[in-house]
Amino acid sequence: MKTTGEIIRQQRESKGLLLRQVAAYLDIDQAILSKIERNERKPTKTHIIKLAEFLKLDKDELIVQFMSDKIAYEIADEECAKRVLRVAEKKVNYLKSHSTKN
Amino acid sequence: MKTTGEIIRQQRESKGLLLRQVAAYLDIDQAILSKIERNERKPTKTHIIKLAEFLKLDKDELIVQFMSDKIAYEIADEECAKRVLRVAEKKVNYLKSHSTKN
DNA sequence: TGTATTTTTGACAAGTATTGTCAAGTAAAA
DNA sequence: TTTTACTTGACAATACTTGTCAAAAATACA
Repeated sequence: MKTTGEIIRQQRESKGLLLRQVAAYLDIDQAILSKIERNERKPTKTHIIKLAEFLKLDKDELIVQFMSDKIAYEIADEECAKRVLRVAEKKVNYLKSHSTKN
Repeated sequence: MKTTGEIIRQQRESKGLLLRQVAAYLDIDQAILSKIERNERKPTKTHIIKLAEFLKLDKDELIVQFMSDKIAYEIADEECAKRVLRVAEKKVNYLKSHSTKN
């Protein structure tokens, strides 16, 4: 399983781009991007969206990677992690079907 | 579907306890507990554990409620919420099977 | 009623975590 | 070896969280 950081780094390198160049587009110091690529820091959603744009990665796919990372990290040490996910899914369904938008 | 706040409030009232009394046990201002019961503030994990103790609620069940609330809230407005949960589950499995503990 | 008790509300303070910069270090390429 | 790219860690700025407090609103009850 590839990590979010690995996906980003591979794509950046395959395009022959430097940290500096991508970081400039994100408007952050390259140190942060370096850490994101090595999974030492978590990107923000804004980072993810801009990275998808700039590196021509599928935006939804990258968001799924990023959010599932966050969630997995949150619950990984819970005994009842799987049950948490099941119940969360029910709640998401409920919220979606009762939301005012759409 | 009952919310975490509703579960807590119903149990507190069924025991004839006041906000003040439960809040004292949690060592917080009753204002916070009032807000937790109305889902206006999120409890911390410590709150949840102490609430389960004091109100004689099943601890794991309450933790599942609490964590699934957090996750559902995080991803509810995502188009790809379900996919996030699927991928998160894979990652949790991976993390669990590769963790150094156990 | 009206008085006491409980709960709710919102402004604010304190504490914590996140997000970022910077500068010096290391590694690799030319 | 000098330049260029990347990494590291200390620390600053910012934004969230968690909490207090006091006053207002709701409820209970004499």
